[in-house]
Amino acid sequence: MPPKVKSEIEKQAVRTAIMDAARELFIHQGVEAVTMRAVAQRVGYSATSLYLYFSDKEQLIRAVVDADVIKLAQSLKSTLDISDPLQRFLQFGQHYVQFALTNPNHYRMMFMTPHPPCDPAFSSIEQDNPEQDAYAQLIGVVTSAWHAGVFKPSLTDPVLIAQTVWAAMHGLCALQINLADDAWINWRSLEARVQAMVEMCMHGFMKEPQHE
Amino acid sequence: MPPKVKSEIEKQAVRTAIMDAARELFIHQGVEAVTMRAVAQRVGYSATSLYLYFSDKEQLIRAVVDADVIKLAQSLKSTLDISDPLQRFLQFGQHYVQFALTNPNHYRMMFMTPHPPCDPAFSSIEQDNPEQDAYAQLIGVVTSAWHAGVFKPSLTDPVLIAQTVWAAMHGLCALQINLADDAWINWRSLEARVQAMVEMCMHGFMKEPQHE
DNA sequence: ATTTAAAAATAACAGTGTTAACTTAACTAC
DNA sequence: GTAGTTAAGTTAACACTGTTATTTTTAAAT
Repeated sequence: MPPKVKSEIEKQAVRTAIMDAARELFIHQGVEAVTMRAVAQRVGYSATSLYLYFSDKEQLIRAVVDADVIKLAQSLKSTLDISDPLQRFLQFGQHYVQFALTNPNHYRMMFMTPHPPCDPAFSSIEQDNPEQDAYAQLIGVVTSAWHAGVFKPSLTDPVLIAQTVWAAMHGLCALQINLADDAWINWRSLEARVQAMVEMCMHGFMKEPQHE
Repeated sequence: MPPKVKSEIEKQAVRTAIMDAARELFIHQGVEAVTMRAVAQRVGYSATSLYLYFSDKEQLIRAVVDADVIKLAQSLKSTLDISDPLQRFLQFGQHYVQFALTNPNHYRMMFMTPHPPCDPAFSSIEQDNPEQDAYAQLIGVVTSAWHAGVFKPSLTDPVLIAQTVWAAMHGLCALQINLADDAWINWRSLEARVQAMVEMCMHGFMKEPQHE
């Protein structure tokens, strides 16, 4: 029974209702459980109606993930207030890992799933906006630490430092998310692995071990 | 037209023919392109006949991946002959990265895709057999380097070292495979990132920088 | 020659993303 | 107030997927 003429804000409400339904399935049962029919049922529409709000499934999922990526950026933003550049860097990393491991499905979708390459021009995330772009935040945090003389003098490119540390932390999160239950591997505790990784990064890139 | 009574070795031949067809699609078009019908057509059978040789698609893909994991282990095996423990360790890592980046689809399937957790009891790979089990090789390489006194004395658990270095290298490979074309990120060159990661691992975990 | 059983093919099912066609109801214009 | 327009939604349908049940073909065994 279609009542008509929805205001732009009502349409937005439906859009977010669809996204919320998708997110629910997404978070609790993984992306495979997100079928257009299941989302539609959850939101009380017919499956084909979703196509009035999202051009296809890919865009629906991307919209959900983008929205949560922005949430990640806003969560990380709190660490940007820390005045000491080294502490800011460390806290930033810790928040990142925490996000990844408490939101494994989002993390998987962001960084572990093949997408059509993301075109910043069409993303809902504003690139380089430190409120939204977590990568820009990372570059900023590392660059300011670099300017503060935290890293070994042989390291001259803060972007390269950032990408390397990110890769290391990503590897930790990715293996944990994907292979934590694999009986093949006798994993050391997650805490031990996080600590070891942090220490490797610090001893590897920083001037001197600055933590007791 | 079914000729009858296939010898066990003939059946094995069909099995590997199916796997080869699957691998072809798999490598060149990613796992999404591997449909039972497509594999069947490539091998000249009907789609349902594949089920005479593999109980389902998951097992077919797993068989393909397992076979290539063994190939990885055999490729890595060549590095195990290097007598100097440090050089052995470095070469092992380099071979690993090279495998990952030249076989991105296999690598993605092994380490970046959600599987039902792999039960060693039912795998075609022999666990702890250094001819087949790349993880066992890694543990061995790191442990022998550890016994040779390569690492900082504060590091007392070679398994933890191995898992951490693996995670770091995995992160490098995984980001490269998944996000190399992402316009969001201004990637430094792959070579630079590999070198930076190796240096971070070495300075982070080893007694002294042993490379010029 | 007839039976038997392996090896394969065909038909079919339930489920997927998605498009086309149709319905319903509210707003606009006379 | 009735007719027309069109947004908002639904139902039907298509092409595809993995998979199972049924049926065919064919080589060997009796």
